[in-house]
Amino acid sequence: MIGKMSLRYVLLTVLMETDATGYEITKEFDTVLGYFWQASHQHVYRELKRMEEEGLVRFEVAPQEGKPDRKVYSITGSGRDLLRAWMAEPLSQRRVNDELMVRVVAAGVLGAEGLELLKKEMAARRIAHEKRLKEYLEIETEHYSPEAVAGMPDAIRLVYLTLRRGILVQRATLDWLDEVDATLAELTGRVGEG
Amino acid sequence: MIGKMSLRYVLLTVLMETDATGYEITKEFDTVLGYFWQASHQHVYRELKRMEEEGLVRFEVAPQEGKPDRKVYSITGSGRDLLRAWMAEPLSQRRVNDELMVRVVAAGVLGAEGLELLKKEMAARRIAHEKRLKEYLEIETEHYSPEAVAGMPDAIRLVYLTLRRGILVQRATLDWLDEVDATLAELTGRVGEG
DNA sequence: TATCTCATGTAAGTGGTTACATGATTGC
DNA sequence: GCAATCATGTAACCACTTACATGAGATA
Repeated sequence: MIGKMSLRYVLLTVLMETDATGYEITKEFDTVLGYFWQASHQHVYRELKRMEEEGLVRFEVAPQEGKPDRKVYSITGSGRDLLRAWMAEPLSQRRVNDELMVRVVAAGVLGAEGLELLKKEMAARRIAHEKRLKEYLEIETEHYSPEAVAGMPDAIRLVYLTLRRGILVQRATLDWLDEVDATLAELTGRVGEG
Repeated sequence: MIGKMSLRYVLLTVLMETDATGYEITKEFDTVLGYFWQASHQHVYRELKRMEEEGLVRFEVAPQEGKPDRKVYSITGSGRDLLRAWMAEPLSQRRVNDELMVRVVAAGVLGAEGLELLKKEMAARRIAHEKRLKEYLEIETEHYSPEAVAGMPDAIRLVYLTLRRGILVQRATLDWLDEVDATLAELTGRVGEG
């Protein structure tokens, strides 16, 4: 049986490429992995520990002076097998629960006051999404020019696709925010007219 | 303190509009609420029970013949207060963990075999997203023609925005799938060339 | 006869977060 | 002197899912 515990497949994927400590992997969630995955260091450590108990990974302790020992993890044969087996399984596509949409609907049932609060939230969102889109686009122009992409190894080209996903999602969200603004302008403007 | 337990704000929002049983609300997750929220009946029942204990909602038992009694819930003053307070709080925007992206990256580290498996998954995805987009567009043409929308109450117009969100997200996903297909065609085609 | 709908619930588990803890080293 | 970085971990909690259970009535 292949469960859903998705973090473990992230970790296996990382360890396919290179050995690493929990700490190092956690750092990656701030950069490359961060386009599509978040995990706290506690979660990473616990999952690595479990995976070690199940024989999917092993570690070697690398002592350091003045710092805690590092546990350098590497993937085992059965870890590789599990990752391949998971790749062959169809993904269950569950829909995401979107808090922002709850707020949109809630604004509707709360009247004028709700609409004003929604406006504020949406303005904050716009700034955040514009910022993130800008970041992604900067990474794209810096590291993924068409010429550079053409000569890249397969693995990196696929990582680039996850960045592209981020870009398209951010753009779609900003387009949607335009529609929200238009609707809110109409609904709240109407009040002023009367 | 206002926690994250988001389901409770969904439930409060629904109960602002109308009294309802847990069963009825669960059904709504298959339709309108389903554009952006999923919840099992167990989860709904448990949350309603907690909320009742906290005084956010109350219920009246409506006996029926041949069927179990219905518990008809309604929102209380303090439930309304909580919803308003939540509306005024900024939403924490955590990023979503996307299993599909894990698979894209994993395909890269697994070589040719991984690319083939990814192709299959992506084909399945395309079908699913096309189907969902079609559903959404049908709902739009049926219930939200421009003329109809213009005369709708605010609450419904905001619900419409959540449908629009669904449409834009599905379209963005399909655009991204086009990019994925192009890349995969190039990477796997290359093998045949050599 | 079997499955579906109505309508409620319990129990166990999973995936993930938050708070707390340790302890040396580096930089403001 | 204070915070940040390196590097690990425990404990408690939260949100949510899956499996199981009940029991009548309607539909295939």
